[in-house]
Amino acid sequence: MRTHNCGTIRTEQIGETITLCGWVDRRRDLGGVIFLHLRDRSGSVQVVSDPIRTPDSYHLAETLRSEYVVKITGKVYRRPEESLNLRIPTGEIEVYAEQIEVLNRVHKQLPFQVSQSEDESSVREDLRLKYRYLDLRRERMSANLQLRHQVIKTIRRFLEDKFNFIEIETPILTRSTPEGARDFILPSRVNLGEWFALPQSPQLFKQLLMVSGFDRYYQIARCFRDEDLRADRQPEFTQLDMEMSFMSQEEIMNLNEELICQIFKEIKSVEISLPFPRLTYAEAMDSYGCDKPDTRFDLKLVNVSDLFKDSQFKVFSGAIAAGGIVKILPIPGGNQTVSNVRIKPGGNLFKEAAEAGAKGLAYIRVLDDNEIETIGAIKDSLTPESKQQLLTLTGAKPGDLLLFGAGDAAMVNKTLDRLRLVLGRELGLIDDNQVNLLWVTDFPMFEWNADEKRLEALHHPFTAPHPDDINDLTTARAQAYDIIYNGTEVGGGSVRIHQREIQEQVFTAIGLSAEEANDKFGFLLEAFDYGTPPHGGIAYGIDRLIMLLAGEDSIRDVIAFPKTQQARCLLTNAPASVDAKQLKDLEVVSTYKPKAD
RNA sequence: GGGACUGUAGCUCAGUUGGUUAGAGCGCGCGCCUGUCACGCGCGAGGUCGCGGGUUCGAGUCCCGUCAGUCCCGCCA
Repeated sequence: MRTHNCGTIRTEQIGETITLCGWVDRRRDLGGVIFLHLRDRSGSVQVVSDPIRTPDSYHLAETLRSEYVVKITGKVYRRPEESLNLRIPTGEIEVYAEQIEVLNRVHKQLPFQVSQSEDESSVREDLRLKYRYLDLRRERMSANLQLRHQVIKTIRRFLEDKFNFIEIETPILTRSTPEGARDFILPSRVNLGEWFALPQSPQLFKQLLMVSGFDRYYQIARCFRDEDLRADRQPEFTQLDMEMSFMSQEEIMNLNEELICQIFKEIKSVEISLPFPRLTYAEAMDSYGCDKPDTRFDLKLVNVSDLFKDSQFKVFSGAIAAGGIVKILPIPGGNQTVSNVRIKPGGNLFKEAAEAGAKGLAYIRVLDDNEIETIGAIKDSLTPESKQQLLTLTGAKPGDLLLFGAGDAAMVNKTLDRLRLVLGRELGLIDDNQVNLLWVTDFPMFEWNADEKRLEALHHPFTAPHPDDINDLTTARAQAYDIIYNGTEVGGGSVRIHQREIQEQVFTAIGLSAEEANDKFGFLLEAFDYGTPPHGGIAYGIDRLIMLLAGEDSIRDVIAFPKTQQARCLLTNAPASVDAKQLKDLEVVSTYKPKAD
């Protein structure tokens, strides 16, 4: 039907007669000459019609409206010198419309303008989602989905051509996994009373593929978790899932660094130097208070517990006595940039701290001549020596502000991490153009779940412990690694357990009885008996990665048909009720009672 | 499960301490206009103010409830 795509026409096509198909992006009828912008997913191009040069098309051109689907045949001309538009890629040429064929019309008023003006005001997202097929015609969304395709294409080429990976599909209908997120479950008609679950990840299948000898596997895998939604969380999402046999943690990380480099090179034309910086989990928590630090800016936390363990100031010494810590977030120049109002109750920084669980937000302002300004109780508790030590430890200079966190370590870290990010953003310390990638390694195997009074796998229970820590699993480090891009976790993986005894010990550690372990993971344990190679892998949140590459704030903007925060599809109105017969066939009865009016 | 914000014309928004007939820009329709590119100019149509209830002489505005959307907390191995 067509010979070219609209957005690709350049001066090279001048003189050619071409046929284009697409949508009328805009029509400008000047009375005697009509300009159209014809759009397809490649972009748009200007089409001209007037009664003298293109008499056959002129009258039809007058009837065209926005979003009509048309086929246009005509010759490509260079635009007159005074009409060049160098702001668009096709701005040096235009097409004289010798023939126009209307392939389809718009019969109703559009719910919103598809064509975007430069100072585009944003259309409500619920409307965009209801008419997603129109929203996706728009340049921004179209570009995002095309970027998504480019990223996935780059991944496929790299893994397949350079490292001999093969893609294998794993089941969508599988069994419910006990740990982790809530599963989506589906009744089985053939096996009445029994239920499938949608996979939260292909984890177990990819490990079994290693047992099968597919030593380099990957999959662009859809995953499902029935949890509440966020800007960066959807109930179904896409993972780049990889697993490799006969590779050490170091080798896996190296390969993945190359992969990420390739993506940034192809997509952003950015060369990233190798290797990526690495932080251990302990270092990350110590210096940044979180396991996915944004290291684009240099603010670091300082642990001052030793200095205050015998302090007269009971808030600090008491916290330490109770097994907690005292840490400081130093803000260079903070005396100028951060007012007391914001730190004190009612201020936004205080609120931020309180939301993280802090009882208060102590601070010290460093003045000239090593004088300090703070509340009396802290000032009185500091000897000249301890004051000097404090300044030395934190590297504080006159004009700097020191913000304190005191209490149990988790809360202190959470508090100061939040303050660090808020202030980093507000004080303009973050260069948005910077690409900052790093690994966080050596995560602990387990963390204590106080509610259930048991250890929980921090990563997942198939993660191998560090060989040096094998004698006490409860405090062991894991051979796990996360990849952090500008403060967001975009991928995480581990070397896996490939020996039955160790897997059984880990199940025991997280409180699974031998019976439960056998019931739920017996097939994996048994597979380990039949010659399982050492293996490991990683999974990337593809939606998140692409969101960041696209500069978007929500993964909905890089997913063609996302759900709303209430987990609904506004386009299809899913989820919806089903026929009584469908339920009867499944022997399923809903006990749900809608709230009475 | 909890907190915050939003909902007025097809779209994006304004709407004062509650007070006459609810406005603007864009879009849409009609007319004029031969080099525009967010074309311009003129005329016009278009509103259950999310929905329900309450207070009031009077509610877009105040109160209660409810629905929808967004952000966050919990949750997300």
